[in-house]
Amino acid sequence: MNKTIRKGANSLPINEILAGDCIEVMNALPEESVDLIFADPPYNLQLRGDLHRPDNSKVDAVDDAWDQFDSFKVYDNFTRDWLKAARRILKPNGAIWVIGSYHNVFRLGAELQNQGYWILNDVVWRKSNPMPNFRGKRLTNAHETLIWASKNEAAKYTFNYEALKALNEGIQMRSDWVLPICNGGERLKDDNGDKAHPTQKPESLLHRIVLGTTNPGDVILDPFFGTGTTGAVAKMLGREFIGIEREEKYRKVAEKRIASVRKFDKDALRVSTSKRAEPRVPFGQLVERGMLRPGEELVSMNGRSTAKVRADGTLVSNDVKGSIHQVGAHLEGAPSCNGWTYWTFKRDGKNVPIDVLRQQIRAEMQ
Amino acid sequence: MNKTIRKGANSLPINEILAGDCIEVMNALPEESVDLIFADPPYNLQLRGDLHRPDNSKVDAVDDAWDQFDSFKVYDNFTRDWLKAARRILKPNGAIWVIGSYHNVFRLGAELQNQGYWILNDVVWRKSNPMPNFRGKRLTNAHETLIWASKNEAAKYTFNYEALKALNEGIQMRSDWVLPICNGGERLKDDNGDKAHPTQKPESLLHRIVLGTTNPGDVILDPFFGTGTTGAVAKMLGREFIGIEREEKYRKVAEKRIASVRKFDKDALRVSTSKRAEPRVPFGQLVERGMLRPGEELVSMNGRSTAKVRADGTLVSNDVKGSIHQVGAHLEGAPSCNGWTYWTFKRDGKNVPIDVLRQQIRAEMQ
DNA sequence: TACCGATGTGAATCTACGT
DNA sequence: AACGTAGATTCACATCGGT
Repeated sequence: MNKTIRKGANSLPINEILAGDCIEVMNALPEESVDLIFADPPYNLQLRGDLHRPDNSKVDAVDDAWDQFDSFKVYDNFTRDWLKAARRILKPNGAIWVIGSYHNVFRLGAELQNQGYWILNDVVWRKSNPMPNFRGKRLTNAHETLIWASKNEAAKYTFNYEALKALNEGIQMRSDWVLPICNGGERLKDDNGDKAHPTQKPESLLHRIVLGTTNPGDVILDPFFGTGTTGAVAKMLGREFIGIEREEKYRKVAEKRIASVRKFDKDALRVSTSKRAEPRVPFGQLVERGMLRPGEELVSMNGRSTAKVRADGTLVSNDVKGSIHQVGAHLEGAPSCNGWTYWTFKRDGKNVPIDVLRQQIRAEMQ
Repeated sequence: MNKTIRKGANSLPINEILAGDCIEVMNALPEESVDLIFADPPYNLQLRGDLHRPDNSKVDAVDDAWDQFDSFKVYDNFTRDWLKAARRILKPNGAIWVIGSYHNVFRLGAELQNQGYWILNDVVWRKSNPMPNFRGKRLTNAHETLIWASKNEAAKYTFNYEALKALNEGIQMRSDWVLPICNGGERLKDDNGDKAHPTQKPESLLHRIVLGTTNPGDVILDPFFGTGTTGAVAKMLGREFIGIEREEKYRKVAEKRIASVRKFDKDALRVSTSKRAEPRVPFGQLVERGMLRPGEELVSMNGRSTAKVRADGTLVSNDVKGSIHQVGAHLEGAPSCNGWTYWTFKRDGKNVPIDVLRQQIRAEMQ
């Protein structure tokens, strides 16, 4: 680390972690010299007070100084400057990936477009295990957004269509990626056993990006290197990397981490492809989709009970309200009940099990 | 259709489709008068035709230079103007939903923030049956992005947490929604059998938005009404709507469509509510009513602590005095504590949560 | 060993109301 | 407007200790 850059030279500081402010460091690199940039900039979260879980434990929030900006204007200036510096060092056919949340991603996307970058896709990282919303005041923030853009509209960017299709079991890769957050053994810890970096990204995410949008030997630069996920995956997949990181503690962790990675050591990749046997289909979806109407009557399989569907996907039967399972269990005096096989609805004079509708939705989802 | 708006009057043109440019029409509506705005703005503007450059110079339809930067400027001006008009007519505690793709959603989100709207969530509509990418040059564009924002940071927006949770079978609703695109019988056709509108949204999408972020009777305005999905769902779910649409052919289709919609009965529209909506019961009432006696001992749910009830409805435990919440929090060393679920009392040899007594009082209040 | 329950934790713009 | 108090609120995993 703390490498000196030979200015003006055409040689790049390959597979090194450069210390310093990313804008200054990028400006010292030769122009049109890198193939891909992956950037995970500060999100500018504006957290007010502490947040506790219902069990009173405190959420360890991102309150680091590097995420604090005084205003959107300050954040926009910062975004403009680093994207401009990135653009200069990008090869004509190079591309960029940025990641963000609703706090900052709209500023990022707009500025990319303003500078002439050409958006190829926005990609949604759907987290399979996000943190819930503890106060019940909003939707669970269960995704982050990535933007993939070429240097300009005419650029011949790299896209390994077949590789991604293969990774997706023969089906064309979509713009929404379901991947778990980085935890467990992959999550780097400091000497105290605390997380080494508050926002470490999973290697599975970078694996997809590197495999799909670079070729072996390409140079991938990450201006917000952190603990070096980009470098680790680049090395594994036989690409070169350049990391830039301001904070020494992160550089140290990254240095050590990458040193332990072996090239092409794909076994080291912890790509989790958590496959559920059957996707869960909430009963409410049948109502939303108009397959069942609010107010419509359901009849139990044994014909002894009826219940009315409500707009939020719950049932009412006399004074009992609840899910298809809860109401079924109550009516039967049973501890539990599979509502999917218990309830039927009327179509063309016949009683049809509601499970038929679930199968229909599952077929659509493949 | 083609309704005249009574300017200055406090009465809204409810459940009508207003003809004209949405900015002009919104500016003619009374301020702070609608509860929710749902907007699906166009992004394929015919920029070369009848528009002006940002500096107001005219654009030659044929061969005038019209670069990307100019076109973004025009789009941003358009976005700024309609979002400003929308903001004026929104009630202080109102909210807005906008939907877009990567072509325009970053401009939308950034301008929302610039105007002081407060983003609550960005939501990904994950299409279960998207159009494949035929050329294999990019990822399948399989989602669109929605932004949900309140009028400002302090606003008390409507969020029916329990209803959405019920719709999702008891698990809190996430920010990624898997719903099919609008096709089949739901897709409106014109007289030639072609689709009546290029971007008709599925009713399931609006169902979730209307159910989750409005109350029955609320006024929902859609400035880009198209074929009236917003109006149809609003009517079904017992809300009022105001549509604005420039093109007569869409207004006609929407008019006919909404006329054929049947409102769901009131009972079906009742949704699950949270405890927060229940009337507050002071603990002291339990003592006043003799449900608990002064001097009686309460035991904590975990069995580790006890406290004595005092005549004024406070508790004493050793040297600690205060409300059921304060004493519970102190004994647990927690930042806060819900005394109602923390404390139990003895009846017939069993420990009964004091919340049972509160339920009893609430039932009597009905 | 295998299973079970208790415990811990993750990029979070996370309350409402009365005084 | 600031402040204090009542009291409502969590999902998917990973780890670990005990049976």
